[in-house]
Amino acid sequence: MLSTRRAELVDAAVGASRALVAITARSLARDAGDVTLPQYRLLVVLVTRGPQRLGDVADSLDVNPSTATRMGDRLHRKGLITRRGRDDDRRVVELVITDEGRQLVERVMEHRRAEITEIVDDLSPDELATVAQGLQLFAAAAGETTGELESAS
Amino acid sequence: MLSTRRAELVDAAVGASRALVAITARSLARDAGDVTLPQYRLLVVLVTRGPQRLGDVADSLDVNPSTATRMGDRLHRKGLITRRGRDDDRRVVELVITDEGRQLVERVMEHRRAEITEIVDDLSPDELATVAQGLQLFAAAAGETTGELESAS
DNA sequence: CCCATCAGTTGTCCTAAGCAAAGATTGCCC
DNA sequence: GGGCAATCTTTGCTTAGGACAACTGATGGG
Repeated sequence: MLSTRRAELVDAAVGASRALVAITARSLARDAGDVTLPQYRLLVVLVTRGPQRLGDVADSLDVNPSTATRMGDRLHRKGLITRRGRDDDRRVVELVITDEGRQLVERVMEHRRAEITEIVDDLSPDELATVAQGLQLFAAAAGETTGELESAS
Repeated sequence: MLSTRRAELVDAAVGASRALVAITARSLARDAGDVTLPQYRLLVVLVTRGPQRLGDVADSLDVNPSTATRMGDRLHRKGLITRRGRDDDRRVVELVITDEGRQLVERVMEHRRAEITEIVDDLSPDELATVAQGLQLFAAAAGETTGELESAS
């Protein structure tokens, strides 16, 4: 009974999640050419939090610093970020998004927004409210239970 | 106004999706040792659809056959699947999950179910119904819309 | 019987990601 | 002020995922 409802919820959640990942992947493929999903996530961190030291980026993405270094290399090669040292502590390297990088993120977000809009356009106002409330409730509950992790993508 | 609501919905959807991915990753790390997420997805395909020819598995996962071949190699090394030829067409290779593989998937699913249960335990029955409906509505709407897009293009 | 086609595998390339060790810099303590 | 530990980043090494192309074997239609 209740377990049946829970199983349905799990299925629905997995389905919703899969749909979103697919949307993001499509937006990325269409707007970002050769930028991969992890690289895009790095760019989103820089857009939402401003210039960041490499270690903080690694923490945000929950990856090893070495991984962040090399992802930075590739994004730098593509002209989407720059690196700069800091005078008050010359150990640190800050990653800064370029105009080109920012525009890329904006294109992808705009496209994703459009796709989601298209999806929910077919819903009635009541249904739309239900979807929004349901997703918000779930995200909030998950955030509290698991203890507030980081953002980006 | 309405765009604000849509933006909130996008954020909520992204948050919910992130929470789910994190849950799956945790369940995998706890119960599946050295099995990666793509490998786990392959096992799930075999559990839900039974023995499959390699090409069909590749299609299900949306990867190149060569990728499926090598993922199969690794899962075989770990004793989680077996491969068998077929007499009526000796070109095809079928992947079959082993008891060990099946048990692994069951452990992960059980654990994921438990985590989601824990999350929604704090919700009232009304809220739980809202979450389930919202997720289902969204997943269904996404499925229809993307289906149309694919057939249209 | 031959040849086009199909199914999988193998070789090669790139990205992602982790760990460990090395380098460089800083801060602190004596 | 000199040495030393801690901090930040990079580099080397390994495994895995993923794509594409070339190749091998098997099938099946002319």
